[in-house]
Amino acid sequence: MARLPEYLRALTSLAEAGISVCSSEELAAAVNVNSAKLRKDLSYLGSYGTRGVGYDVDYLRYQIAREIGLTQDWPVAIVGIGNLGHALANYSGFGSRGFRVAALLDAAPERCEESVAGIPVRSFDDLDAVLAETPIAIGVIATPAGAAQGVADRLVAAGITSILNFAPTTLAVPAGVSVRKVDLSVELQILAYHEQRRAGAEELRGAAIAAAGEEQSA
Amino acid sequence: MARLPEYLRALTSLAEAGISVCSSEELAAAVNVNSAKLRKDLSYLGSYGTRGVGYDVDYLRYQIAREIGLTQDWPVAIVGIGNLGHALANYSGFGSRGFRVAALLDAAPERCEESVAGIPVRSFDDLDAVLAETPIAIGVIATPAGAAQGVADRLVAAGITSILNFAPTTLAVPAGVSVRKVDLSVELQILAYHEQRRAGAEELRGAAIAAAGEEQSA
DNA sequence: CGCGTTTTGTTCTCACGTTCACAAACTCCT
DNA sequence: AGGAGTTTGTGAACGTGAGAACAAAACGCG
Ligand SMILES: NC(=O)c1ccc[n+]([C@@H]2O[C@H](COP(=O)([O-])OP(=O)(O)OC[C@H]3O[C@@H](n4cnc5c(N)ncnc54)[C@H](O)[C@@H]3O)[C@@H](O)[C@H]2O)c1
Ligand SMILES: NC(=O)c1ccc[n+]([C@@H]2O[C@H](COP(=O)([O-])OP(=O)(O)OC[C@H]3O[C@@H](n4cnc5c(N)ncnc54)[C@H](O)[C@@H]3O)[C@@H](O)[C@H]2O)c1
Repeated sequence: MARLPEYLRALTSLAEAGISVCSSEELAAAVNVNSAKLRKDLSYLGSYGTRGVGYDVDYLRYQIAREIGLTQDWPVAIVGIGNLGHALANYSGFGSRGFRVAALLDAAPERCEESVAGIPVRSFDDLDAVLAETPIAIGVIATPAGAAQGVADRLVAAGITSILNFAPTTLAVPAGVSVRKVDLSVELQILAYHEQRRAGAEELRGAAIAAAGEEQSA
Repeated sequence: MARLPEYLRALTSLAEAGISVCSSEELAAAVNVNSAKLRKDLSYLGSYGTRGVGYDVDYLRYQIAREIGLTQDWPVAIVGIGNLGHALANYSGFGSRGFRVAALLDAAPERCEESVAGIPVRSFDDLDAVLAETPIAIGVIATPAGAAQGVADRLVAAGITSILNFAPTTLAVPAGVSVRKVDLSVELQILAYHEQRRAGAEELRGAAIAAAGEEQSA
């Protein structure tokens, strides 16, 4: 389920606030979901609550982390060290959640001379060599859209089985490879859509009020 | 619907490739969805196809853009010009899709002296003044998680009605305000989950094969 | 020890989104 | 003009996920 990471983060917040036990209602409120849905999600992992009391925050945190697979460290490779790639490489939120930037790759030779956040940028042609040094299962694509499919193909060929794609393209990958995409402009367009509908509704209200006014005056 | 932007992008690709007419099957293949679903989505906007022929790429493109609200320009304000904020401000993909970075805001005074991509960084305290100069409906939050809720509250108070949140927190906003969130670590955790399940399945297969071997040898 | 209170785990129902399947409509060819 | 072939638009079945409601279990207290 895609909600488990949200629960996990909310639980971490609670733990940091010194709270050791919480009810499904409280946790559900923190993630903006229905409490019944939350309980159903958690019961899917097993019975980790005590009736009449609630859930032990630390225990539940561990159980969710185990379910997701965060008890181990996941090395990640970032491909395309441009604007976005730099920001990702510098991002400290990775490490604190069980992910480790294990390699930075770029096709441009001049990029390969620098280091970002203490990690050297290597040539994308050395992909196989890099993966031979450290086994990496997750690849992040931060290249221009035109290069994304080619990069994905090579990552898959090199044995990567999970891809996080920031380029605005839908990637085609063989079965058995997971792809998630993060698309800024799609999100903005969805916001624009709602924004426009709000504006349209306002106009309609305005027109209705105007019409009512006319009616009254007639 | 959240799929319209995907269709739009696929159509733009087709148009750039010089294709002027396409069938629902082709377009559906380009976005990895069922063709019936695509047709139903499109029929929701109206009957913009010709039976036996397909859809006119440019015409459909315009209709979807109109439905989403991309016939107008959407000014966007970015709050928090750190690692991520810089990358966003430098991102050219905004403008080409109907969005314009209209303002950059940050709380740190030293940030406010620089310009990013030709746009001056202003103090977050000047929010109201900035919005008075240009009306902005969409705000992007790229501040640390701890500051996100406070920033969101002030954005809403200043009249922003759509928020794109990059900080790993769930924001509480009044009804009538849209929030979308982009969370890197959630995406990575979902990938890790699938990755782990794959590893688990392999182990199970291995165990089954071992068990079968034992059985045979017994 | 029993009763009331609280909160989980689960069952049931319902609504939504997805998919199949087919009729209507359009083009092209004869 | 008519028929063959294609492709849209949509009605109906299907499956999945969400929410409400309730029974089972734990705790506290008299
Ligand atoms: N910058 C942002 O804020 C932002 C936001 C959303 C989406 N994106 C998307 O992320 C991607 C990267 O954006 P960016 O602003 O960092 O672009 P960029 O041009 O700054 O960086 C792209 C990098 O990829 C490298 N590259 C190009 N082809 C490559 C290949 N075949 N193999 C390996 N590396 C290759 C380039 O050398 C460059 O360093 C784009 O697809 C963009 O649409 C960026
Ligand atoms: N860098 C990444 O690649 C990345 C990826 C995913 C998510 N994020 C998230 O995006 C957010 C920003 O990340 P970052 O790496 O750019 O952090 P950063 O520390 O580099 O930048 C944060 C910026 O926000 C400003 N700021 C702090 N409090 C503020 C306030 N109250 N009002 C206005 N501005 C304020 C700071 O001055 C700073 O410039 C974080 O929440 C992070 O978790 C970052």
